Amino acid sequence: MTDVKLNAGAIDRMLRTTDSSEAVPPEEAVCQILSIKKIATSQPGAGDRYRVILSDGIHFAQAMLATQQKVLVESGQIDRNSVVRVTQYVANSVQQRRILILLGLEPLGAPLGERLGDPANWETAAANGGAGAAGGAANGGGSNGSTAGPAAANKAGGAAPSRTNSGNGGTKPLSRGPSMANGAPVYPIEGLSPYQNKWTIKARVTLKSDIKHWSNQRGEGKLFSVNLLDESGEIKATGFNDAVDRFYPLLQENKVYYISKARVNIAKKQFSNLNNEYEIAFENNTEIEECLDAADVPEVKYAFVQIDQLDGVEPNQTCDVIGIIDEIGDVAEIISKASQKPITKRELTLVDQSGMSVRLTLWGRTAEQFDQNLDKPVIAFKGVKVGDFGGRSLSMFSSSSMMVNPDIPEAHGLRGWYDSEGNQAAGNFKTFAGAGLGGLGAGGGAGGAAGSNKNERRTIAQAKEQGLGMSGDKPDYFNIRATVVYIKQEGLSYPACPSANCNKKVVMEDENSWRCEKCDTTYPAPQYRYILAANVADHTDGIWLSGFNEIGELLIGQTASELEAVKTESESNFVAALHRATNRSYMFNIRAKQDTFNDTTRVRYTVTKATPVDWSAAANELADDIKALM
DNA sequence: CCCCCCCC
Repeated sequence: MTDVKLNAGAIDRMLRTTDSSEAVPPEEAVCQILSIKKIATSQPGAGDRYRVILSDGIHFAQAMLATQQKVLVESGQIDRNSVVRVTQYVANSVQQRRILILLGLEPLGAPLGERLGDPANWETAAANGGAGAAGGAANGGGSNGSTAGPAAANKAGGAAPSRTNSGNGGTKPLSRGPSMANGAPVYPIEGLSPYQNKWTIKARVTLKSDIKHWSNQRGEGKLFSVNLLDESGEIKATGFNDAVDRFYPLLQENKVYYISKARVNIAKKQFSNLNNEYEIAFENNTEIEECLDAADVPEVKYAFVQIDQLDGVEPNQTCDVIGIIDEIGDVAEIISKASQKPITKRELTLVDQSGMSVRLTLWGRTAEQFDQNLDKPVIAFKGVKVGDFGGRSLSMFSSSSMMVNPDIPEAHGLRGWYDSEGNQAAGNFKTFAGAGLGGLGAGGGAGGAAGSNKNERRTIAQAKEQGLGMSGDKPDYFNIRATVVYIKQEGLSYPACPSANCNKKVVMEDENSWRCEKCDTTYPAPQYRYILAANVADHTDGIWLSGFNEIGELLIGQTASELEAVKTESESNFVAALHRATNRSYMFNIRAKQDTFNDTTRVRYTVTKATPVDWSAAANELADDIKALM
């Protein structure tokens, strides 16, 4: 082990680097990693990062591993006591401390059994004026003469990146295009921070948003944003108002640009699904120029999660997923609960080699313009939201992107797998549905392959035994096939506001005057709406179901207003109408959720959809069950 | 300086 030599003094020189001319070349930057610590980030989808302690035998200092380098740790190529060559780095001042960001590392053999030398903490040594003289202080401008070293370096207002020209593998140097007029060095995205402003990045636009207009108490305006990528990382950049006019036409997806003189802000992580602490805002003096020599800037980077691993991703995180589109749903329109506005959606079913399927929802224009004639395409999705509906589900954000049949190895692998074997299971992959019902046993798992990944079939007895709907605030969804036994007569309907989407109860002022408080309007007549309570039974048990207007109309066969008229005319005709609705069988889609009323907590079973039983399908189902038993 | 991302 004695043949390994660290470059004594390299840590001090690297931390004091403020200009590329001072950069420590890789051949003089052999250091040892004393420890590696995983830092969990709260940022959705960001994944973990690693903080390392780096030593040159004399000093040790903290350093962050660039995101792109974390594979070195995760693959075991570097570990505690590994000796590495630093092929590219940036020295940053962050919150009064000097921090190294390691953009390129080259492992030199297996980890040693021990640490080399007796390194001292660079921060302490530098603060005491004891750090070596190599490289010199960043500047002499410190007003407090007693704090040299890192404190002085902080006052430099930011360090420039190194641009080493290592030919030793690892990260390639970032080369500067000849056409860029201003003198700032090309910076890796990973090295950007709010503490420095003289930089140029050379980055590919991987996603460009539409122009969005907003209006709120603070004012109104328009904006757009792009996702930018280089070999070190990704960052989101946003242009407001004038910047929209200047840059929206210029910036094109997949092209590469030099960007400088923009502001770096702290990213609001809750709104970002990119792996970066910061984001960029284009300003009045921002310069953007297309770069035509861009072969060294990578295309979109994916970190795919296999479908069967999605249950390891927390709901509301984002991730990248690739799969064969096994089913393409039709465009449908729903009313958003939040905005009350209609919105279009389309559902895709993705499958992969894990043998599992997951549903993914497209929204708006993406849903409408999706080419439904595609024949089992491979699609790569970036930055899609993971939800827990039906166990696990996926949903596009406006910041998500999808690429149909991308030319990447994962896509070719999927194509080969699907065409040779996957297609035989088409429409019949395993789903997460069992897990979505609390993992409560029978009927989940293998049964989930039977088709519906939305709602699992249960008998009434199973639904009760399994405690569906009893898990607290989160509802469970399931289906039962059952027969109507009795419909409760009292409170079957209420007089509702006739205006569209109001449904609020109206108060009778007189025979021809019904007042809606919500709409602040009086109407000549109400529109009655059902609030159904129906007792249904299957061969295992009985249960009370709630259902609203549409369900009532289906079960009873007339509108609530019509039935109200019947009731006014003849109580016995009313009872007869309800009696006619019994002894009919339906497939009920049910949402089960706990409900507290008058201090009593019970499970409320609400019918979200009812469909008359398709007896031929039911017979086939039975035949399959019998076959499975034999 | 936006920041909503929707439904079962």
